[in-house]
Amino acid sequence: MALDRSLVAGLPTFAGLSGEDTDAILASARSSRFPKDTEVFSQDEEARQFFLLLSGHIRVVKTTPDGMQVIARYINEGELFGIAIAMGRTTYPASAVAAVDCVVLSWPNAVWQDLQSRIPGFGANAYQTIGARLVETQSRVVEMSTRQVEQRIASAVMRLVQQSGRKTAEGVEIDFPITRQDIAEMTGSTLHTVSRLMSAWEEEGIVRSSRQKVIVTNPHALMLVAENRRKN
Amino acid sequence: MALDRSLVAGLPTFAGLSGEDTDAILASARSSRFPKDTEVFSQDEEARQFFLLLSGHIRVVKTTPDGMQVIARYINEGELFGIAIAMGRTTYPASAVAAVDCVVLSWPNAVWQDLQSRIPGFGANAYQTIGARLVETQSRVVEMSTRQVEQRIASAVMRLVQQSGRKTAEGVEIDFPITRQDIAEMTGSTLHTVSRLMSAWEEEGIVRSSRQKVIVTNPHALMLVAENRRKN
DNA sequence: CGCTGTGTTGAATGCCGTCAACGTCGGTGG
DNA sequence: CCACCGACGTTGACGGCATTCAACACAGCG
Repeated sequence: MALDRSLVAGLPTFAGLSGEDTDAILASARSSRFPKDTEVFSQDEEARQFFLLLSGHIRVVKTTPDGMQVIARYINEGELFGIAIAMGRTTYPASAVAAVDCVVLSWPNAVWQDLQSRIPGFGANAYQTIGARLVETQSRVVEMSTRQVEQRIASAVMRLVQQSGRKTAEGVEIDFPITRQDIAEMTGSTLHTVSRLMSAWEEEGIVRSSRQKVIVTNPHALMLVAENRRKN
Repeated sequence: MALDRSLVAGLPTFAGLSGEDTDAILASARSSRFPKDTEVFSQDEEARQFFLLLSGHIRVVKTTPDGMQVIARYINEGELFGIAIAMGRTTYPASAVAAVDCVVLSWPNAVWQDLQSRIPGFGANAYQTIGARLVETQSRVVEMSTRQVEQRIASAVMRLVQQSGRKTAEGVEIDFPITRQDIAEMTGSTLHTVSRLMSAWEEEGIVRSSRQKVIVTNPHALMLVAENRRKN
């Protein structure tokens, strides 16, 4: 059964493509569902396909030889991921885990060359994605080198609400389940420190949080924390 | 005066290209000298060209708004750098400073499309370079999240001697001047901590160092330090 | 021959990780 | 339905690693 082009209408990856081009791309794609907490692909596994997230949220995780985990990033709807092929790699450098139930398009690597040459915007978009992630990862290194834990955690939460926020009555909520441990793994910290700081922020009325849920009620104040310019 | 193709013979970027292709690439290139401590390009400057390092060593540095510096990487001979164009960026995300006297090839961004389409291997090489740097930067994040300072500094020194080492009578020497401050800025540490640890390593016979010079006399032992498996 | 950049080392401070104990929520199975 | 259990979260106490502060040494250079 052919995939309908309305699935991907409005996604930046497909912006400016004709209907026929879009159909051509979709013709070689496969759509799959990944229930919450299942792996789309696994670290060090041979890369045979690349992916586009249609709906849901995906957590990209690196595991060290001694079992520690670091969250490299979260993938949002409409983003390419697992594009090892575009980096000339033969294995995935990290694992991808569905943070919620997800719908994913996938293509076999074999069609990469074809898509890229036949649809000019497609390759460009992929390379721009990689470039953006490099820049973003570099600034994470800068942040870890120069800012202390509270500022890093505040920045991470700010980034999450900006990229994956959902407006609610009380503020902006991160719209997938996220634990203290997850935030610790994004910031090079521990769940204890995250818990302590978020409790303090709750005292100050900056956030409201409960089990696997974070709502930022005062983004401006959180921004000040991230910049280490809080008054008290 | 045309550039001679012998300049770039043997560089991976030009591997597998015919003599004519190589000449075509060189026809639009310009060669420049950058004395030690001069900037090839500057952070946030509009990106008008991309570069290839013919000889020397280049330090890529990011500066934060409050003036702190982080060394993103060192560029070695034969590597592309400043390839903002390949990432769809319009500014350079960092500054590039000659660590020693350097010779650099540069191309105006305008020829990028042409080079890429006319010489298939060229674009692929650039994208692979970016992919490799993304993977490398990711593992730096993992390292900063999971290892402590001594291990990070040991890893950084190991990487420097592997990528830019020169064999000497006493061991492998990093073949450009590097200060304690530089190593601190590569590892998210301070010159004090670096100095203390390197003094300790010198006691143990792992390294020999003097002003802006580092020689690793016992790489195996340094590797053990990096992995936190030292005996004593 | 003083000045600046680099390197060393001691002492004190403090951030944040580690250890420990307990509380709470939600799902599950008897 | 309710008791149990595992995952998640909170909080206090403690300690250690690494930064910060300070002082000095040394080299190269104008």
